[in-house]
Amino acid sequence: MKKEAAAKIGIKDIAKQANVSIGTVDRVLHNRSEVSNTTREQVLKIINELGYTPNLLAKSLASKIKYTIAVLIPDPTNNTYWEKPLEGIKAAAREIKKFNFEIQIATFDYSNENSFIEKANEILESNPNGFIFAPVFFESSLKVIEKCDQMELPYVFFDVFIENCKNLAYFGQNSVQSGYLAASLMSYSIDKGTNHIYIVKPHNPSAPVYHLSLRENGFISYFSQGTTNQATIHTMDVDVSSPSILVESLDAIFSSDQKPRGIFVANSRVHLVAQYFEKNKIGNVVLIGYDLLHENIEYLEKGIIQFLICQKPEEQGYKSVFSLYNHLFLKKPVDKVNYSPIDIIMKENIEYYKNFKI
Amino acid sequence: MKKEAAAKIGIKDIAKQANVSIGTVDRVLHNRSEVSNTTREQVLKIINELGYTPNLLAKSLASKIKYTIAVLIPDPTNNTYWEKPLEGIKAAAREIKKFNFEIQIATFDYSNENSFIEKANEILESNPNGFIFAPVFFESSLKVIEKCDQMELPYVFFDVFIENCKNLAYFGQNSVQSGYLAASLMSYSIDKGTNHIYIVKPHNPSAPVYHLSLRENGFISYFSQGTTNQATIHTMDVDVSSPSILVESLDAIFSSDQKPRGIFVANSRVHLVAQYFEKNKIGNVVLIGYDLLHENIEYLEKGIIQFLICQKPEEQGYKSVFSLYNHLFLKKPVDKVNYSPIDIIMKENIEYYKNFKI
DNA sequence: CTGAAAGCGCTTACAG
DNA sequence: CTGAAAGCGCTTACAG
Repeated sequence: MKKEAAAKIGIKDIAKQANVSIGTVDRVLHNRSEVSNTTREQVLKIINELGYTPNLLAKSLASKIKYTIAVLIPDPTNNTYWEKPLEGIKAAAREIKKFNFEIQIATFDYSNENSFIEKANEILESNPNGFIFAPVFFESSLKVIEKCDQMELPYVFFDVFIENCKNLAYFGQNSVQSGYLAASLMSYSIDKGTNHIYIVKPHNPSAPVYHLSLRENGFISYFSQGTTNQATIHTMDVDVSSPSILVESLDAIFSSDQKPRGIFVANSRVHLVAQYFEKNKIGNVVLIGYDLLHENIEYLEKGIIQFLICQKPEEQGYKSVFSLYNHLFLKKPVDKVNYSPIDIIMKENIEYYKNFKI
Repeated sequence: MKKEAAAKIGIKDIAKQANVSIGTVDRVLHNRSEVSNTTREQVLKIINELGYTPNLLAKSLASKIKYTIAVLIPDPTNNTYWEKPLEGIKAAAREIKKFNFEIQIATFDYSNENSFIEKANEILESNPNGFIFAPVFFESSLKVIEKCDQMELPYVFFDVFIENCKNLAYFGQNSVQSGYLAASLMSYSIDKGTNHIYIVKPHNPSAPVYHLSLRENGFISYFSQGTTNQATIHTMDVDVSSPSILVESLDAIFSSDQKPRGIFVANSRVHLVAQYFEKNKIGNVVLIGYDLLHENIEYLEKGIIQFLICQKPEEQGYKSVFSLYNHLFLKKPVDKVNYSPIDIIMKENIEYYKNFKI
């Protein structure tokens, strides 16, 4: 009953003890069936006794297996936010290249469901070993998912979560909770007494808005559960495909008798509102939004935006890739639901979040 | 002028093209000097043309070199905070074990400078390939550093930074800035008008307090630069080796006519103050402290602590190890100063910071 | 100064 | 069902 002389036992040692060749050891190690039951059991016993653990380097070096991971992500040229998960994905790719992993990245147009479908189909036809995507279009995603299940292709969601799927993992934010947190920050920032607070949901007409609503819900639920602040919450859906629409909407509320004390912008477009504030010299309105785009950082540092909620998108991308590496190569179990931390960024701590590093 | 047919060129290919043996290629690759200049240059030229990059798996597999990394960290049994960097260190150890890295961990007593010195000397005698430590005792650390320099042993600081050293890297927090941030949060949380705010610096008599003072300075500097809040800042140095001293100190200020509107505890002992609040049913005093000890989390969730400032200690440990891996094994340059993000944790986002995962 | 050979711990045909 | 051999891309003596 020795415990671990382990760590340096190889298939050769096992073969010797079991009086078989290393080929046979390999066969039982990989559950290939061309082994008689007696020898299989004998070998298995010795493997356990000796606490064998495979040398991954040798394994990878000897094996000619290549792993291809396909990634489908919204085109970052239309919204720079998507550069961030991509950055993490590429960083992970560099790290696991040595284990014969190759990452193939495809993009789609966030406001064009067909482009999503087409790209997804191309990917499935290419028969990758793993698939990472942002399932932003619900119905189309369901179809993709179905095909993945049929093909037994492991798939990972990031950014958006679809329930009741056999996805290997999900990496993203708890959107409702992030809205709830934003509301708490808002509550700290405004004085007691009656306040008007606006939720702005900026989006293109044809793009999905599911996220935005979840964040909105979280925000509203905070105030509806009786905090010390008496606040009236207003919601504004704004088409930001043309800039003038947002300006008009803001003009309207600022000239009304329900002037905002705070504005919560439910995505990374908060810089558009900040820009409006700057132009019109609006101070003393608390402004909270999402994500560390450089435009947002600028306004945060200027003091026009008070808080940015951030979800470490680079890390989401990075970890998505690694979940597949763990599954395919290390055969390690991976957690299915992985919420990113909901980071609170202010002028005083932005410095330490600017650069993504693993 | 082909660009990269790269990625799969090995020393064999180079040897063939250069009309030499792989042994010779290996010699120029490792700058061993037993090669004539002509062949060296010839081989070098081909290496560049072909864009050779070594296969790290094969390298590690063939090489019998072992790397030992020594770690010296305060004993976690006296202060559970230190479990956290340790966790990260161990996680990193598991990952790079396959590349022949072994991590040796030693601990010292935070309130006993001699134990630090002794352990450090033991480590230096064991002749590791890299050394990670928290240089909490300034003078003693300088001596250790000097020896490292002599031995040409690469060393990494974590938690505490000592300037003007040849340390390979540092991982820790910008303490001044974290105090500054805490002050900003305090400022958001208290109402305008005259307020009394207390800084509590809890420590054992014989332990170092450098950190605490930096955090204090940051906190004070925020308020001294004319914010909208008129606040009077008081500082309390408290010996927490016996619990009663803290209680007495708090009793004193709460029965004075300068009752606190907010308390900033400059380290992880904030739960001691929270405990006092709970016992004495003190509400409406803003309490801000440091670090995600489970005691602190408990009081945060109860709403007794409003904000915890956190510095990702697990990540600091993890990255310290990896900096040495990058340096020793990958021969990659590493950044010298690496500040952790200064995370703001509230009741609303604590959930996503509880578990350390890489 | 240089080459040929063995070996790191596995995988992968191939032969029986 | 099983074994012996070659090979993955390097490193490391050893011989000359």
